[in-house]
Amino acid sequence: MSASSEHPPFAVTVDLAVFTIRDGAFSVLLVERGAEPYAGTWALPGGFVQVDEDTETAAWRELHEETGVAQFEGHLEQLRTYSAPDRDPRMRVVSVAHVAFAPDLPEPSAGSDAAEARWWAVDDLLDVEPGSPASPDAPALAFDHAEILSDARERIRAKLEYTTLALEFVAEPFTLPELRRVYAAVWGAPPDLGNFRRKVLGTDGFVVATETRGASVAGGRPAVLYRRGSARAIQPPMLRTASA
Amino acid sequence: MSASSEHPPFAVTVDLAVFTIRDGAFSVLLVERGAEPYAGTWALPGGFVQVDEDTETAAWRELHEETGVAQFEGHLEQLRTYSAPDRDPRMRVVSVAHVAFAPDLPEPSAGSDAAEARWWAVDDLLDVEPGSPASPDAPALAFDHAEILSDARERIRAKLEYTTLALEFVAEPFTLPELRRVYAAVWGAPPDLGNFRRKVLGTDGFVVATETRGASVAGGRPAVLYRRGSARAIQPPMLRTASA
DNA sequence: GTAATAGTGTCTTTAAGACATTATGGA
DNA sequence: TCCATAATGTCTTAAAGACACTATTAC
Repeated sequence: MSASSEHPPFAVTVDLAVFTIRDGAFSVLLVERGAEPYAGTWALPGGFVQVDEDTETAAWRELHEETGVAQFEGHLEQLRTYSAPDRDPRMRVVSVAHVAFAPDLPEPSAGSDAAEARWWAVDDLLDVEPGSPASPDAPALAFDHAEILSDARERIRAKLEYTTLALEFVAEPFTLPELRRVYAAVWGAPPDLGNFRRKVLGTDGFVVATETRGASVAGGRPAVLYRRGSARAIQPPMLRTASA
Repeated sequence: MSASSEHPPFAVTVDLAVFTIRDGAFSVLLVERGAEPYAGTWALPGGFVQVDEDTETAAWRELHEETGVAQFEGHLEQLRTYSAPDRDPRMRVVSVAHVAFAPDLPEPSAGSDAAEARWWAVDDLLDVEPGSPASPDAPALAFDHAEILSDARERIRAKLEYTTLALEFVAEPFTLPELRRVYAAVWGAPPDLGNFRRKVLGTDGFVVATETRGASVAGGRPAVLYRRGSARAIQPPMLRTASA
């Protein structure tokens, strides 16, 4: 980092791709913008970083302000930084995007600048494969948020392979079919039943069995309940199944 | 991204971890700082982002200014953003770190603010495993650059597994033993000879054989010369060998 | 009983690990 | 001939793919 020359002032923001599984659908939280630019269009929640916080702290704060989620209930990590000079018509803004997950977030309430906030199925916003922008009837997102959302989805799809991150999408206690539905929702197709169980139960510390079983679903056999294990990595990884 | 409240001004910088293989050692380019803070200590090259460029453009520009490397000769990608409020005592700075590789960079010349610039073996700066800061006689790096360098090394170690990025460290044409030494230098131990050849030659588009052979090394058998293939991914990945 | 969901078992195939062996050049 | 490096071959083992099958509940 050299110390000479001009250093023009930037605004630094955080943008958040907050994911959950709602009714079996991989879903993301969007806010409808109430102010220009992009008033009336949907965007990722976010806001300005304050002088005394790092971006992760700012992301947690914004997440709490917009959804009421407290810090300890989920997982949040940096995605990457978006810095195209014209990405915000108002001023020179660099945005540090973050990804967050939680098993069952409360219905969001619209924040100060958001006209509305709600969950969207990611499949209604993006094409199944990255690259192609979106389905014909998908709403266009504000700023470069479609790109951020696509990058965020790819990050999560990849991380389900080699980490136990899927656990962040289920509330304890949970069943293996529930956990498998997380993979199905994120990947677009469920992993093979038997192979999935073999992999999860064969990875030390992925899940911990309890003595109890859940309630019967639709007259089926009740499933054993599990809690999250302490393992973070899956090695070798659980390979992604091709989406339907 | 909400539009209310204050948006304090930030300086945005890029920091660069530029890697190459020098005499078989995985090496990184450092500059000795000529100005306060941290005058006289070694740091990653970098500088301020200008208003009309994104961070990747700024990183290429700084790389060129500090080393004379032109844009097309290597690979550069964003690593992550470092934003601790006290990371620079002068002002509020957010730094977007990048990683770059090249097969054979020219001897660097000291830039405007750098007293000196030279290549360092990464093993002389960091411990073999991340976490522990460094060897006892390793020079302390300026700012949070030890953390950035550690993250950058881990990114590269991981990417050698599932991408053909190792090709960026060799000049064409190259031999398979040369390519294998890249893996040895970055991972700390060479992959098994036979298994390495099986994997590289069995991955479509990793390398393309030529009709020619290189010169004999130390009286040994001359090796077949190859060129880079078009494949970007290695699937399934080439798994990392434990470092000696 | 049937339908629905949960769970187990097994055969095949892929690919990596761990070597031993052979090939080809120069001094 | 000997040494050094390059290249190939093979046996074993780990683990995923692709199923078929059994178990337990509600009705």
